[in-house]
Amino acid sequence: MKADPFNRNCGSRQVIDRIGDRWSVLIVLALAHGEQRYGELAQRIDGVSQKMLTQTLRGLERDGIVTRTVHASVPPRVDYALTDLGRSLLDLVAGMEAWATTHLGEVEAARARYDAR
Amino acid sequence: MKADPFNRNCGSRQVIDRIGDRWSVLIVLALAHGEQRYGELAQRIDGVSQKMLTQTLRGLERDGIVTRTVHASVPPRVDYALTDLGRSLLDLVAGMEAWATTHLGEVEAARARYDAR
DNA sequence: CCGAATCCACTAGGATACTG
DNA sequence: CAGTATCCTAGTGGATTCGG
Repeated sequence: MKADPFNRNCGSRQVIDRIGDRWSVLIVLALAHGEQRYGELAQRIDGVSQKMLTQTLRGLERDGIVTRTVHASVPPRVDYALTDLGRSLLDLVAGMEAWATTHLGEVEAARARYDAR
Repeated sequence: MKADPFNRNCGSRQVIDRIGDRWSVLIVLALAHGEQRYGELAQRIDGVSQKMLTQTLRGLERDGIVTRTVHASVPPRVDYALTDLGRSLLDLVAGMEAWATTHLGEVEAARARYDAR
């Protein structure tokens, strides 16, 4: 049976939700250049709450997109990194960022026109 | 000033939310091959409610990604189509669908492993 | 330092009924 | 046909507190 996101029962819908999710996108982008500590992610991704960061990281780990490595040290240290599957997502996520930044002006202009009617 | 999705106040975050949204992705995909009527979209996109379909279409129209054309006929007829901006999104959205469908198996396997621990 | 747990406001999103 | 209006529930997501 072929995967079909137009079918409501197809798991590909959940996958689209995950990879389109705001925090997922930013986390994958932040991990593009190598592993990062939890605190580094929290700092770099402005505005993310502890809860959403942890929750999203767990989801990404569950889906096999990131790895979580705990170093038994004091103070504790936890590193996150992309898996092979996660790296296969990089082009796509970078594409989303690129589209968003390059077309931001057009979108804002369109909104202004729409709201002015 | 350069657009930076890592900054919480940057509008590019909203743009990522829009283009990553489940219903937005499916609508843009459905419009890939030309304009469609409201009812055609509702039928093709399995599981979407009237509310979410209308709401998402309005958002896409506001952001300049789709056009809405009302034909003054009885019964009424409303066509939706991609704008140039919307078409510039096609590669990206098709990429999301492709990634989701081709890696669905890996994601599900990763989930099964994770949940079995 | 890296979270887990709890509380809470808010909204996303579905079901249903109605209208031009 | 293509919406709009209303109600309702489940979940999102922030703030705060606690723990290993």
